Amino acid sequence: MEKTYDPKRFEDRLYKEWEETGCFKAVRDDKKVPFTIVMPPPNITGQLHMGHAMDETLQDTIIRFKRMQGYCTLWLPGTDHASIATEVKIVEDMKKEGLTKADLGREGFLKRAWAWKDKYENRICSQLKKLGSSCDWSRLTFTMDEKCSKAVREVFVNLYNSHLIYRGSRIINWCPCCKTALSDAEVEYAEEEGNFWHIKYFSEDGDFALEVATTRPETMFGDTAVAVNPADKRYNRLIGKKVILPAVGRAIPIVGDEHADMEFGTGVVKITPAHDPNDFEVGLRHNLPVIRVMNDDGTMNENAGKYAGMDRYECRKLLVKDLKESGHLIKTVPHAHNVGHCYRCRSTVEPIVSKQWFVKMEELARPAINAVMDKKVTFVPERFAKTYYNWMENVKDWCISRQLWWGHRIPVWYCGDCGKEICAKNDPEVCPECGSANLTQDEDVLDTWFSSALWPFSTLGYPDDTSDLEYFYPTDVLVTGYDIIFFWVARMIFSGLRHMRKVPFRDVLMHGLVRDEKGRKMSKSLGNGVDPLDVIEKYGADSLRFSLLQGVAPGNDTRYSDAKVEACSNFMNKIWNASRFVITNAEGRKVKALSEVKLCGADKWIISRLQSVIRDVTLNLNKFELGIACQTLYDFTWSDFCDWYIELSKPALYGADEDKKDAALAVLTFVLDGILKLLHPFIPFITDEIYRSLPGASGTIMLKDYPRYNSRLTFKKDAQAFEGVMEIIKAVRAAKTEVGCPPSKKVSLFISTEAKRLVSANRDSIMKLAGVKEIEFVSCQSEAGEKVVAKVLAVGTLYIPMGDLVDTEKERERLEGELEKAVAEIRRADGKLSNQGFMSKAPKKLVDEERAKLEKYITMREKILEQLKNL
RNA sequence: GGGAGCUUAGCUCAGUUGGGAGAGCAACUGCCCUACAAGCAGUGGGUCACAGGUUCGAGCCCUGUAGCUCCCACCA
Repeated sequence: MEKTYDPKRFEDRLYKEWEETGCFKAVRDDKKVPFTIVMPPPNITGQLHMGHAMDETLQDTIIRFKRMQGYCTLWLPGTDHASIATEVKIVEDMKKEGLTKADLGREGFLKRAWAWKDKYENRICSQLKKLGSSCDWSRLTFTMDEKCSKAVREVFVNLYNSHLIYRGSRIINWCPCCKTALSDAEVEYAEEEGNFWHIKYFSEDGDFALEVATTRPETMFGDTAVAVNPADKRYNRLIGKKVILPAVGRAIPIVGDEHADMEFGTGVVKITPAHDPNDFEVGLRHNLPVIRVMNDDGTMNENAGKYAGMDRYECRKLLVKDLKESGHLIKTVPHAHNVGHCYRCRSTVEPIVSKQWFVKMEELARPAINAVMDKKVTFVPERFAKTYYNWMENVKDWCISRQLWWGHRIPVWYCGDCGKEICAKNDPEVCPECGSANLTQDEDVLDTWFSSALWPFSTLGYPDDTSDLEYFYPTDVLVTGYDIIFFWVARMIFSGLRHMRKVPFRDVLMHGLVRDEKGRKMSKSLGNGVDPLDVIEKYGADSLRFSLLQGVAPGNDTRYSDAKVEACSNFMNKIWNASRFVITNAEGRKVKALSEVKLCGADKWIISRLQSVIRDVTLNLNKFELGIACQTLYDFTWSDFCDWYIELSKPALYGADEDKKDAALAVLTFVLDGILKLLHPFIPFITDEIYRSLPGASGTIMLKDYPRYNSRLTFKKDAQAFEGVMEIIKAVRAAKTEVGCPPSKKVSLFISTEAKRLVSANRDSIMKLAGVKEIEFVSCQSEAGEKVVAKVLAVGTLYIPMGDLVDTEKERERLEGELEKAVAEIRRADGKLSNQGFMSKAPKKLVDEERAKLEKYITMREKILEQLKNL
């Protein structure tokens, strides 16, 4: 083994080997139980960020764990075409060359988009490999691959034929920058400072005027009524009369509608059915005309009269000025309100009436809600089920058409001759109605999430009845961030239920955002993003992975910090060096099996500890508590194995007794083997690299069995007894520090104890670890001589002669402190034991433990008192 | 308006069905002892936001309060 830990020397090499030898490949094996994860496909908009790194690391850890446990594991990778997001990026990119979509035309644009896809898909895959992701690359899927497109068509046509997809004019969210419709989920609201403009609408006959307050005066060209609440005594007598729309001169009716809130604004609201969702509803109720006043690019159309052609905000400015001059503007009141923004380009969206395709949600939502209620799908942590219900229960129809080019084109054709609308899985050549060949396909593409919703089964071969689909579906766990529950998780659930008749996955493991060290979201605009590749370059993939997993709790945000990665890197170094210690000591010797050697107390202690670690880690991994599993392994490896057991093994290793040497080596190797296997899912590279040098090991660690808890290897009594030895060692070390004696200075140790056999059996360990030159048994202090530090322990009392270093006054103070502690413990235990409630209701085990403690501290108190007398 | 989360050591955070408060980093002291100074040994440091309640027992369960964060809805 190399002397220093240098991940660069082996990470790429190992990955290549895993890949080339087919370690990641999933092949149906009916003798095994399948375990499937489909990777949330990263968008091909760019490269992976820290959030992806966390997402992939969680999945890789789970899949590696399951693979070692003997499941037939499939982790299916892929990338997402990310329709609007990618199109925005490509357009931006084109802009640099002075090109627009119109310049390239649809075909030219798509050609460019596919080239873009190749470039970024490659980049993403190589990043995933750098991270160590053990996904089956032979199944790499892109959401616009042939098979996904086939699934999309199948689903679209089936839903269309079931009347669950329809086309209609509705209010949708329009992004004037991307020039496309958006779904409700794609709009993000943010509070903005705006104004309330109070405008006078005079009555037709001029005998009254209504004061209307609006935040978007430019939409008034589309007003087709003003509404007041029918219960509003100020205005209800005016219902049915007409007012003249300022700046337009058109007469519009006053209608009575509950939508008008008497408490809000002036109580009079202008109704613009074409540009406001609520107004649209009001319009339907009162049969009002719908007048669009804006073009697709956010400029005003011909209905805006002299303002036609102006940008919406320019129009607003000028219109307000004009209204002021004409005396219609009463006042301008600052007003903060929520404004919707396009989630991709941040432009302010306009609610606009437009003819679009929709998925009818009601019928699809019900079974999806039930599936979660019936625990067919479980959210981890559970609280996210609430978020899911809340959305599902109030979900509106899903606008799925996008006026973009990059995506799945809507499989609907229109006959130029008879007007027939044809929805088909295969491109039709002639109109089935009139036989005309004059067909044109719908220009729009589908919402990118339409294909993502099918991901768990489109990747496995749907709509064909493939063997994969039968074996690997439903998948087992979906790992993703809580921010896409609506976009994706919910839609996969109802899609899986509808098209496969089965839920797409059993568990949904949610994770949070990876924030920067100050707790801010990582973002381009803030410039606080950290590139995972840079971190890997500096510290290695294992350190990054471990730092992302350490301390994560399902659903919680985490913070990334260099300091954390560095701490993890230290851990890697620790593992490296501990392994090097074991392996170098084993060189040239045949390492025996545990069953062939005689185990001492320390051996039994560490082996027992390993068993409990195996149990805890397995339990927590199964519960998706990866952070806890990590911590357990970290503590065991560093504290128990390195700080204690390796040190304890040294007297045997460096001694002359060959049997002891054999035993120590056997245990060191056994425990290290366990540690490496337990840690492999978290930190795959270093564990495999070391494993190959481990005596008796061959091949890659990733295909070995995950350690199993073995009750025959828990030596409860011996292990517990050995902790007494550790107590002694700690006490001697502490005693030295207390009096200012350097740790390396050897001292004599006198012990008054009942456990003479235990001490004798571990004499070498105590001498080595505590820095002791001789150990003698005594029955009282006088036998240990003058100027001693006394340590009263449960196993016995230690006397350590320290000569002039002993300050009697300090020693008294210290002992008095310890007395105080003992007394407090006695009081505590006694209090519990004399509590009727506790005695009758607490579990017996606990009561027994308290009794034992009471006894122990009483003994200690006596001994401390005796010691104080001796001073 | 509705919902969720958070509040634990100086900092960042764990704390897995209620049973003596933990880690990393930082601080202090002493150590290069043949795996590791990217290290070792030792030490200090917390009214677990606040107030009630349930319980023999609460960081954990319930109610309320405060502060912070997020999500959803959206009043023109």
